[in-house]
Amino acid sequence: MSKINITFPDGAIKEYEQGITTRKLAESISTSLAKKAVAGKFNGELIDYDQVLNSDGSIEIITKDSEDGLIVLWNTAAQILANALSDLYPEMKFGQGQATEHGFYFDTDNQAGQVGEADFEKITAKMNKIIKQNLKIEKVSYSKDEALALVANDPYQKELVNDLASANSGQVFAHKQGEFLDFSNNVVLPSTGAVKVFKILSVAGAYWKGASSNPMLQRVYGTAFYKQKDLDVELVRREEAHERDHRVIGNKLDLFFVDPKVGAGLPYWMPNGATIRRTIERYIIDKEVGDGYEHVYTPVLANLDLYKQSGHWDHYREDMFPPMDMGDGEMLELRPMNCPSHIQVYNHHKRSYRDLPLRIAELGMMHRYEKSGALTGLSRVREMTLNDGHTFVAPDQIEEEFKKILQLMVEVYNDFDVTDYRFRLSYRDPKNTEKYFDDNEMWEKSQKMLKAAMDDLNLEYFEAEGEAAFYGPKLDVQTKTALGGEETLSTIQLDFLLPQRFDLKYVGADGQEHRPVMIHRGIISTMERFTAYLTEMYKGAFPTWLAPKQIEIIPVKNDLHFDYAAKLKNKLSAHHIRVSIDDRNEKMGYKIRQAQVNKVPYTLVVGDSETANNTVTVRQYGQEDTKEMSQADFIAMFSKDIESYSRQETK
RNA sequence: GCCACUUUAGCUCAGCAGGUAGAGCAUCACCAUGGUAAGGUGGGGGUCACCGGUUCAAAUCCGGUAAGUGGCUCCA
Repeated sequence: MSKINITFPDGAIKEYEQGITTRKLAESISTSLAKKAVAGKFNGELIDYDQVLNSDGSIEIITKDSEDGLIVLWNTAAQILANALSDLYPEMKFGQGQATEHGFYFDTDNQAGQVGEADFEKITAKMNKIIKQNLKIEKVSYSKDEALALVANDPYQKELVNDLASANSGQVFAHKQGEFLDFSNNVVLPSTGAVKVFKILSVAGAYWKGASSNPMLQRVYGTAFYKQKDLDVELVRREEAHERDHRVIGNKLDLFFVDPKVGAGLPYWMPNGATIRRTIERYIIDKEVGDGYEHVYTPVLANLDLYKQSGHWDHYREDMFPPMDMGDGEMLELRPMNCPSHIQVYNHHKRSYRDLPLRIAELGMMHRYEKSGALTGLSRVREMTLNDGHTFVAPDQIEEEFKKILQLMVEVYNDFDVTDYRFRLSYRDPKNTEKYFDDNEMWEKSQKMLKAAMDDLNLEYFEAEGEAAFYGPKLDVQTKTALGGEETLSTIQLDFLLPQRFDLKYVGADGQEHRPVMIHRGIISTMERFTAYLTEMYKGAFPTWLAPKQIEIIPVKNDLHFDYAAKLKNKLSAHHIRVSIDDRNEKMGYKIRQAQVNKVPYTLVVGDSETANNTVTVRQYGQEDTKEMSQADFIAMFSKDIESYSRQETK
């Protein structure tokens, strides 16, 4: 028998018999390691614990307490779920199942009646039985024909077997636990017993292979851990995520509401939410004006012909509200994007190269007919106001302008203390080019240009095909919502096409007419989405500059201290501070609590001492200690807080 | 749009082997005048999402519509 060389993570290389497994390697190292080990990682790829090794390579032993260890556990739990379901519903067809970010799922299709939440108890019991039996999970190999015969009654599995076979020259692997066969390349535990604790969480529809043209399967979600404690932590995490949800906080702090009677996806901003929004709007307009942008106001309605010329009508129609027929031949359209409006601004004058870069910006209200199932609180709505801007540049100014926009973005993110994001270069889908403007050269050119700029700036990014706008590629900034969903916040998009469609020109230094390039950019997204994002990021405890109410004044005794409180309030109001007095007939402790629950940044208690000394006793949100200080000192502290925006380093 | 589930007072929810509604918080009134996270008593408030069906009788069972939630697809 021949020997193979195995490299360990510490760099050590040892010789073993060919056919050794991760299990044997782990056992040869130490029994404590073998006890924790659940799988291997050979040359960087996860493998089953008992997968035989036949060639030289590097090995990493995957233990229960690692991230990969959880993936293996979740893959296994998914398989056990499918096994249980196949026992409970013999007619059930199966899609795919695997680990997710925080658990696992399996796709199912039961014509006699889809799986519902009412079935969870039954499913859990059956899974527990399978786990208790500690069934051995073996990897078995089949020829394509053998495998197809085994799944003859299941069209999805047949398709999967065909896919697997063509990816692996006719050979198909399956994991066998008991009678159940799972055709997939998922790496799983050697037996079912190690899935100690799990919970079936929810069901949801999911299209077969993720294509909306395919039938919809029922996806059963769950999560699992090696220890009960870890499951408890995960369940608490999920609950806390829900409490951070902007819809929950938005309701508690009275920021906004959506009333189905007046329209889904059409949010109403209550005074508290409106204050936050107004503050953000003032901030970003000032910031942009300072950065060379010219802010404009343009109409939300325009003749439909504008959107025919721009191409929106051809490429974006399903997201647009139907046109309004005015009865005299005129068709008006609610705008879904602001770019055509800003093009009108550009075209209103004859432009010279001396005008470029011309930066037109607007908090532009737009309407998009989002599918009903996509609507979510403030983060996905049908009427939205975008922090929009279009810069018109000469071709040789693209890179510099791109960098300038990125710089602005970084500054704004710092001011709001947004730190958790990643860059995504969004290209068109090369397999589905009819969705986009048909100009291969433009796409190639602009995609390359974006990538080069990012590389030049030494910024980390990932690339995503099929995420481009229909008129051009984008640099997107991706963030996460409280519930883990990914959303685009900022975006910078190169556009060579709209200038062409609208025949945009500028007179160059040579006296000849040239075509400008447009850069579409949004720094803080829409007011709706950004407010939702901030609400979740700050957990409703808005930094002082954004907080709807910045200061609550609480007189110790209304009749004795109200006058002093009122004078104080007037003084603070004169500094444009959002302040109020809680003079309800309640105990002080009650009012303090209310101020904390409502996440008011500063609570000022005034009683005998304060009245006598012209001071305030300050309590900051989330802190228990208090401090008495002069009014002047407090105002100075407060002003410093405001001036630092949300920045942490200055706090 | 699709799949599953949900919709009861301003908010969070209970009630559901069918017999026309409850709690806590909020709100209002009165009492209590309190130094850093909920003082007491009492009152008001709901055509149980909407439309239809079954039934002597529907918040409760069935169907439809709308909206919401979790996802999928799509997206700022």
